[in-house]
Amino acid sequence: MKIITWNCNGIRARFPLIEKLIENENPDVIFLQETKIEDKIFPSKSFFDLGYNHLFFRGEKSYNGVACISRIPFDDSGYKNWSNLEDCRHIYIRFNELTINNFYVPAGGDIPDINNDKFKHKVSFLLEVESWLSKKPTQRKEILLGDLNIAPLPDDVWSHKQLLNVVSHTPQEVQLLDKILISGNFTDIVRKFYKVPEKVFSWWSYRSKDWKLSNRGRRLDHIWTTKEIVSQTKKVKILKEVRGWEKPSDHVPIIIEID
DNA sequence: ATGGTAGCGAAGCTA
Repeated sequence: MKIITWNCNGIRARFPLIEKLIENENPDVIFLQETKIEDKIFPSKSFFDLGYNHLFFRGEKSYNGVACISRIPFDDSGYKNWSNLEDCRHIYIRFNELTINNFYVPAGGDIPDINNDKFKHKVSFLLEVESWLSKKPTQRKEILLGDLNIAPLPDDVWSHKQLLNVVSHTPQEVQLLDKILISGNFTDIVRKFYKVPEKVFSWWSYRSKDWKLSNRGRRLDHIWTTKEIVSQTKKVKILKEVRGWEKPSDHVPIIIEID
């Protein structure tokens, strides 16, 4: 089973690249974040035409939004609201005994201070996810993936020192993410395939003249699996080259193949 | 310290 996660930053603006990604990789399931589209105008037919007949999505006008695009029928689907907001940052899908959660964690604004409402939202969101995961049984087949908007390791950013006080890499956020990983009994499967101290990024800002040359990236996008799935994982690949495609997202897709 | 770019939707917010 080949699964892709991608913050596409606008499903309409990115549709040609989604088609190209499908053509190149032929995935079974695609999880998207930042679809930026209301449910009533979601391009379902376009995906049916590509052979993906099983869709589940939750979006709002202009912001946020997550989707699951699948060739394989799923047995259950749903979502949760976080921080008492209906801002479409989570869905889950279940294939038989395997549950997959697709998250779009709030970015957190520019100032890493609890008096900043956006940062406060990010922290409260993460605390709620942690509490939710801690109630799940330890042994289970589950994947958590998506844009978590945190680069936890020093080698997940271009400069650990220069980003220590930058939202996405502050010790406070990293601690919260670690807690969530442990509470959910997850493994950071991407780092099993891209070992420290290799620098690994999944996002490069639009605001640089040459993203590749300056290479000031961060690993904001993640795939976590429970222990039960670690040994079944055959391959993980970050599609860095997609950042260089025409009219790219600022994030790149990540692939996981499980047996 | 500042400003750089992109999507959505039609000005300004969010990232």
